[in-house]
Amino acid sequence: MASVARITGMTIQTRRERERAERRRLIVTAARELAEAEGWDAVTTRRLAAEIEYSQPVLYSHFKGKGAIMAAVAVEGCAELAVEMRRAREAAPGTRAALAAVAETYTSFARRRPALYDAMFTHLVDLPFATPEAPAALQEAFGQLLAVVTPVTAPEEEPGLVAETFWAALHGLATLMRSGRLPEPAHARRLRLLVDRFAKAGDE
Amino acid sequence: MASVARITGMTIQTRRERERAERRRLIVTAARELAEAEGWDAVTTRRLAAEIEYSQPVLYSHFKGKGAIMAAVAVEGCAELAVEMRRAREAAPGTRAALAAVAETYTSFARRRPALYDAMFTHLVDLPFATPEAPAALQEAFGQLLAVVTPVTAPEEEPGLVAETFWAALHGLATLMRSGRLPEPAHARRLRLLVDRFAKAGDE
DNA sequence: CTCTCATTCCTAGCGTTGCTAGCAAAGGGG
DNA sequence: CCCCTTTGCTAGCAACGCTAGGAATGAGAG
Repeated sequence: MASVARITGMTIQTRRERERAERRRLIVTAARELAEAEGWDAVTTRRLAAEIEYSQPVLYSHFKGKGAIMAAVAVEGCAELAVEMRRAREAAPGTRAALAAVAETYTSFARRRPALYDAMFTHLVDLPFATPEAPAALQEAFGQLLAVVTPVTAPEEEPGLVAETFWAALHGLATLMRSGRLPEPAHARRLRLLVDRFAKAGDE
Repeated sequence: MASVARITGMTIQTRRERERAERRRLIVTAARELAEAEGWDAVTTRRLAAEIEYSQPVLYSHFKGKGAIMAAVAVEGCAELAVEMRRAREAAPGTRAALAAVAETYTSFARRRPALYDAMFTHLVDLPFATPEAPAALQEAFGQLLAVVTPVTAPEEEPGLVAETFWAALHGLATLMRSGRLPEPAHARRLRLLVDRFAKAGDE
């Protein structure tokens, strides 16, 4: 006769899989917190292993390597950025305001969560980007840029290209500023200037 | 009586200084060539020492560390980028053409010399950037952006900020494309789009 | 309850990195 | 000719990402 466990799916197998999933989350969360607190240089496999109170090889039974862990953190970051941008866009009163709000949200995110941002967009992590296989969170984030940019796209332009170009500009501002190559104080003015250039068909 | 060497300045001291300067150049050149050929990951201190046919510690008698060597290479790269951009700007027939030509030159440089570009603008090298102490080559490069952007600056805008923002956009395009986050084929159209957005006061 | 076997997880170590201490050799100055 | 400074080497340190191989754990069979 089939046991209750078998009926409800609470077999030993499922318990182990659940524990594995939990530990995987533990790794990703620890990596993220450590990175946000002390930067990615501090996220060594030894340090991370100590943080989760397991030995190093455990990491490699969950991820192919450090890069894969960073990629997992990056996906989390994408989801959060997408949420923040959506909120900013939907709260904005008009087309131009939405463009400005999303731009501000994006660069603010990069500044508030530098480690997260680096994992997502500057470090070399093997994440599929410009393909259908890209993570849903990433596509969602890009979707927000697309939504906010479509109203200011000229008839002869393609919204996708405008979104990509706008994204690139925001990314450039964020990274150059964070590496000290652009002076911080003028950031707001640069951002306003960029929005001006892209919101030529703004309704407000 | 003072020797000929003393009069002409060809003392032992100067010979040594000359030899030191030559070896410094040798290091920088070797680092650059190695980086351009196999990427910065291949530029280890051991490999570089073997390349110049000296031992590792010699490197540290010339530079504070690997970062300082990269910084030296970066300065070289700035000089070359500045030359290329100046040439493009001066050969362009009009304001808008100059803007487009410099933009094309910039992103083309980033694609043709990825290692050089990384040392200049993506890697963390301790180079003074937005200060008067910035290397002359760097200021010259930025000057080209400034020159090409000034004619399309609105009266209420500051050319410096426009140049910085335009630079950031180009940088974003270059880095996101090179890391596979933006699809390459559409690059020309994105560049054209960006130039459109910045050349609103173009004379042609 | 006990034996068996598969899975889990740790200790130990490999090869590499940037960087440095300390000694040997070279070479100009008295 | 000898001293002594300068130069550049050998050897090694601590830390990195990653992996092999064995010990311990725990589920299933008799």
